[in-house]
Amino acid sequence: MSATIREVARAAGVSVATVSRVLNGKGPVREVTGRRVRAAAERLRYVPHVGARSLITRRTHAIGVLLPDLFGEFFSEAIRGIDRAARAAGYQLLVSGSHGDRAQAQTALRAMRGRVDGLVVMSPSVDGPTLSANLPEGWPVMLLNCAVDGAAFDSINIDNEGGAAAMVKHLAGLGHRRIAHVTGPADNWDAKERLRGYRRAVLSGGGGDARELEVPGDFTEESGYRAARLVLGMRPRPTAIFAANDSMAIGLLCAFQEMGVRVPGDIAVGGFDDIPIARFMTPPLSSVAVSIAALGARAMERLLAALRDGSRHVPCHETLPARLVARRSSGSRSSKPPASSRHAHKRRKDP
Amino acid sequence: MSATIREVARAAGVSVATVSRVLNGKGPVREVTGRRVRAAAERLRYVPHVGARSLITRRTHAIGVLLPDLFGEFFSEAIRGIDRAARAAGYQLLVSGSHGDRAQAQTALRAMRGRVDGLVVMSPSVDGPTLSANLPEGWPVMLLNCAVDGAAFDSINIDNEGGAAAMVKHLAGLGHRRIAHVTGPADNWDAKERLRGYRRAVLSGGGGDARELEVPGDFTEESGYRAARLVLGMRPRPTAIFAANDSMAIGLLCAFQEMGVRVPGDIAVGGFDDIPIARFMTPPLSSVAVSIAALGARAMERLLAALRDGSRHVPCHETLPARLVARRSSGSRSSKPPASSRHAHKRRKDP
DNA sequence: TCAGAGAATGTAAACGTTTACATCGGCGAA
DNA sequence: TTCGCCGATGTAAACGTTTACATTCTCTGA
Repeated sequence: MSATIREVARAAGVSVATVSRVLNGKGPVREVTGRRVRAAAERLRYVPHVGARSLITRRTHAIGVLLPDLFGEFFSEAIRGIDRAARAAGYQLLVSGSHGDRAQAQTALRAMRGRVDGLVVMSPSVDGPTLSANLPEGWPVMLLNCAVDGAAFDSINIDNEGGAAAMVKHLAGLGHRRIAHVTGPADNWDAKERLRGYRRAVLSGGGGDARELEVPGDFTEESGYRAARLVLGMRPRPTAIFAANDSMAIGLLCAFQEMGVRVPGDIAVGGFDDIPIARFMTPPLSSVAVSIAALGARAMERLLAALRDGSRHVPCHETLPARLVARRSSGSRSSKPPASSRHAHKRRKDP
Repeated sequence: MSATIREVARAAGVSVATVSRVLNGKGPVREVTGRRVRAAAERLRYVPHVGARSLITRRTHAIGVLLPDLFGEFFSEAIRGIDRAARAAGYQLLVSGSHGDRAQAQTALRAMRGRVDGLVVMSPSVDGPTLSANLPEGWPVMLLNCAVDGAAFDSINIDNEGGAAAMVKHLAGLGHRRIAHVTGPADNWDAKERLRGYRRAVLSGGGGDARELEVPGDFTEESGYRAARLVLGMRPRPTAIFAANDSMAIGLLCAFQEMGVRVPGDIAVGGFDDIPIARFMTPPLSSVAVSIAALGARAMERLLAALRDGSRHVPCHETLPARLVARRSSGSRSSKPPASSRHAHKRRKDP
């Protein structure tokens, strides 16, 4: 099958130790010997056996990525960022998705043991204590958008609360006093944070307790579509809606369109995530932009840094800012879609 | 760090061979011995070192996944399907994305050597010969939506051509005689197949050579947005447009909306992919549905089957059907979006 | 010329498994 | 009783690396 280091050594007329030294760039070797070894390795298409190597070095040069049961733009963007950073550092990615429950996640975790040097975990529907109980102690771990408990693990997440508050304040600034909210899944961390941001902003705006303006959703377009009817039924009728993500906001837009309710004339709409199509909606959707890819890349970079620091590393927490993007659906005047083509230069969506 | 098989053996008062036999379910062991060993392993949280194991067995129980530089729904759905099938068979996924050019892909390929038992490759912008030159011979490989050359490798892809033809015929059936086409990237396999389907259907419909009705796009919403103006400038003006994917179709819808061109009244629009939001557009977008997740899952299943068959396996090619979904943008009457919620029960998009 | 330093290279012992083979009982048949 | 068989278990040799240590070679300075 594949050539071993021994065969390379024989072909180059040296010992295996020398081959190893040349290929790893360690220890002193004569220029000419190095050339001979490299030539032999090339000729035999030699690739070191990672298993044998990790047996000795206790390093696998791979990072495990645990993802929850989520789809769409978020998922792929996160992996993209993580992959970019990992590749730059010469690391490989062991990906495992679709962890609905604890048992599945635990199984996936076990399977990763010995295969990876560290872990990136994104699990927005698992609470902190449960998480830390299942995570291997002493392993470099980076938590992404998780409910974090204390300072046990490194973590990084998006300023969901701040972003949500910014959207609500934006709507309030346009004169809206009754702002409804379509929430995400009750057990989802991001959704909970966004809800908090909404409540905080409503309260600080003097809106009083606005629990009756909260409509349950589940992040799908359809739940947004359904929520539209509920909101319109409220008395007095809200003049604005903030949906916890863009998918639901799009559902809202669709429903309003069908019902003949004008946006933003009759009701203003805001979303969260700023997914690429947001600006192509009718009217263009106001949203809160977050760079998921950047989140993933940053997570990987920090994890690798922690790996290098070893035991000297101290876990810390980081929050990435979210940026308000005002478009017409909230009542702002906005330029034509392609003019603000933030994504255009880097997106290349396959069919 | 982690317990070794030797420690488990000592704890259970048996030899390492017995521990191995118990944990792998091979060879005869007494019921009571098995219990003792399993208890010890559990207590010590023993997990076999995969590297050491693969050194002997020459199996890694991992599959490499090579993905091109693509984003969005397609990417994540493909991984989701692949992951589901792999997990069911107890395999792990080594994912590597963003392979713009050959060199990158080759590097990624080398890094996978010895780490994986097989490979799933999706590389729509690489031609067949280039591909087979870089792929390791004798390795189980499954090609996904690639330009396939001969029967050297297993492959599986979507009926792009048939789906495109179906859409064009659908539009023709509604009375349209001048049907424009917004193409995908010139070097993209899917895009090329869809273009072929378009041309074939136009020709067979008696439309004659319609090259002047083809507008270049690149699968982004923005390119669709730009294409709208070009199409409207054609004389005589086309009465329908088929975009090579939904993103571009959405760009078209957006542009038409702004220009006051009614869809489907003034011009009919059709897309490809049936992405989840398609039905929530205004008007709901007619498209061609393909199950990317199913494609991925099927690929993985076939790869694992090939792995089991070993040398007895003969490569074969498979094509997955594409289904026309007629909605209002093409002039069909359609039910309200949520009524046809094919995705609703399984989608749970995270922020 | 030679001692000795230090560079270049070789030798062999790990690393943690699996597995072919050896060993050891116990049991039924001769 | 003894032989042979078979089920249960132990022993040790791989697998392909890295690396501590040993060895050899090549200078330099006295």
